[in-house]
Amino acid sequence: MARSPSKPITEHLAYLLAQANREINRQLDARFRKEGVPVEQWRILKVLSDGKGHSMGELAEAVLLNHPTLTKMIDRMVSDSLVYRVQDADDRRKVLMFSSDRGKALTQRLNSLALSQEAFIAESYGNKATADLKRLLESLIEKAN
Amino acid sequence: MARSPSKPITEHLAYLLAQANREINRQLDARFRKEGVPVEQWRILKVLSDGKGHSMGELAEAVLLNHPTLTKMIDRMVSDSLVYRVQDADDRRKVLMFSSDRGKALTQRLNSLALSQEAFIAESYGNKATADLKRLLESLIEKAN
DNA sequence: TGGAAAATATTGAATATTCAACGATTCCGG
DNA sequence: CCGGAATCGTTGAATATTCAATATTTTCCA
Repeated sequence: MARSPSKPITEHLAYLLAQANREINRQLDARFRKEGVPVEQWRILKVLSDGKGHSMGELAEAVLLNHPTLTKMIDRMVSDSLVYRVQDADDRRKVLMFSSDRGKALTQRLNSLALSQEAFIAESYGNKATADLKRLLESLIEKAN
Repeated sequence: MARSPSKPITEHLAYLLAQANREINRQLDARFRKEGVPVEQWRILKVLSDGKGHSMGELAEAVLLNHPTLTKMIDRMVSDSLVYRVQDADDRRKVLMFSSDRGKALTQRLNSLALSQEAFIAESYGNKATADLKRLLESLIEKAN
């Protein structure tokens, strides 16, 4: 008896997520191209835009990067004068990250590029579908933790 | 007048997708750990499991990898005797990839690990939510292309 | 309080990915 | 049918990421 064919890769949730993620990221990257900034740096800048200092660990968690990768990306951003390090006085193991003025200005430009992308998506995809998708993703993430 | 705070990163579709993708992939990777195979190799093996030869370009598209990355991953898989190359007789620029017997056996073990993960997700997340999410992702991907 | 254990961030080596350039083959207009 | 342009896959160099090990500081408990 022949084995029944297994479910195609395109029907797996993990694959659909990877595919959607890749496509959306690619589009966002294309918009960020003219600023020469990868999506991860936008996330970092955005988290830092509250003006409060954020530790490396906190940042790594928030921007979905592991510690060594973040350290090296921050090194580059420091070279570009987008962010700076301050040792935490209360816990000297920690380093607090802050956005520079240059970083803040860049953040605003990136934010508007990102918003325009979201608008573009919502337009072709529909507001309801977008909202539903976001809600489902939030709930999946919550369940997965 | 103070600038109104911009939308937090956690409310962006691109971020939610990245977060969900990372989490699901991490879980899948954990299950694949004992076979020592990254998720990408499972995708490759799965696509090749139809027994037909697939060109590198076709594969790269299907498994969401760009050409040079795929070439090098295939090199490793050839070393591990999971797949093999055959030059396409009809178009000698092309290389057709096939899964070896060893590759096929591994594919089946990986498939069942993947299915068990899907079952696990559907259990805590709900069948309806899972189906809705898949449908929305498919539709997003379609619109994005 | 002393010192082992935990938490935090960085480093260096190993590994993987990406970008640009290349070689081989096929396609196609004239 | 010839020759330039396009397609396909690979390679090497540059870049980025990851893993394991390290240094520093703090926590905690015996």
